Amino acid sequence: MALMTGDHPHSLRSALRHAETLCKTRGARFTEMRRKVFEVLAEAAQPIGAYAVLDQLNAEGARVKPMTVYRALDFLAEHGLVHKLAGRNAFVACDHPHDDHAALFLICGDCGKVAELDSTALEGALASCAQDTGFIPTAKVIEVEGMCRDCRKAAE
Amino acid sequence: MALMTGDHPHSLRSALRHAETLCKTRGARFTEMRRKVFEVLAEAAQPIGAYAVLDQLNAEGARVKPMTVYRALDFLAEHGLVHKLAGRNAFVACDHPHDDHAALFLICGDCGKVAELDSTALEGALASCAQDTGFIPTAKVIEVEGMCRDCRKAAE
DNA sequence: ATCCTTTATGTTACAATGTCACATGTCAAG
DNA sequence: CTTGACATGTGACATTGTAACATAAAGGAT
Repeated sequence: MALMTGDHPHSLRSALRHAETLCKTRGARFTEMRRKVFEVLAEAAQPIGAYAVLDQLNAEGARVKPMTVYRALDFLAEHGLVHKLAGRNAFVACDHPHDDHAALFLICGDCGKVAELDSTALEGALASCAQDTGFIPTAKVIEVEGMCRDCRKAAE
Repeated sequence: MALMTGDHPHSLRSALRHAETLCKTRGARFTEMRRKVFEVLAEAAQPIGAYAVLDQLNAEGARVKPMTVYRALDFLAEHGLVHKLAGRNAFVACDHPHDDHAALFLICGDCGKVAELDSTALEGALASCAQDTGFIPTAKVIEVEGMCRDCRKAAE
């Protein structure tokens, strides 16, 4: 588990470092805009939508437009620095490399918090399904909706 | 594998029968509108979006509005008669019951076709991940993007 | 340094997707 | 036949995402 959401300044700095070095080794440019967008996501307590990122940026006087944010998000997603949660039209920052293994997101419908897991068992099951059908997976992001432990306890 | 997409009239009829009886046993109403929406999906060769369903319905002179379609889709999804593919804002019909096991969709980014699998191994891995974290899954729809066998061969 | 190519961002206008709130209709139990 | 619950109609609107073209900034070659 290497979830960014809700983490503290220290891990923000380390996430930024990680992002920078990763981009450098790939010859990709970790520009100011991309850094800002990544920061907003990394500081968020939950997955947030593109327009929420936009609002955060513009809260400080900027006049950023949607396209700009989407471009930054696309870039970050391509490099595995953020994940897109299709089920919520939202994004989460992630500071550990998913070189080639699947990420599993447990999304709480109550509180909106998201836990990110890596499961080799899941990865294996998925790979075998794919192999059976000659399918070559690219983006392996698994999203499961449900209720987290805290909300379940609170609901009792 | 019990994918509806691309299937023929026979399976459309059987799917409709299945939907009817399922609704009856649950005391839910399989209304005209819901049946039409379900038919459009069941006849489609691929997952299609809500507005595509809308256009199909209106092509025959109707004046259906988005809300109506979304309501029907919500109903059908609640009862497991269709699945929502969040990654594509699209829906697919499904004629077999997922009483309580996860559905895996392999979505080809090239041709747009979707294969639906059931994997007990995947289900098990998922359940164990969830249990570890005290998470109770509700909607267990797993979507994986990639390239299908046919497109892979064609690309060689 | 200067030009030049590539890449990134700004900007406008729009397309596509999804929802609210309230009116109306329909079905079935009592 | 009335009533209450459920389903649909309707218009306006909110949210999310993109196309197309202009400008700017970074990095290499000469």
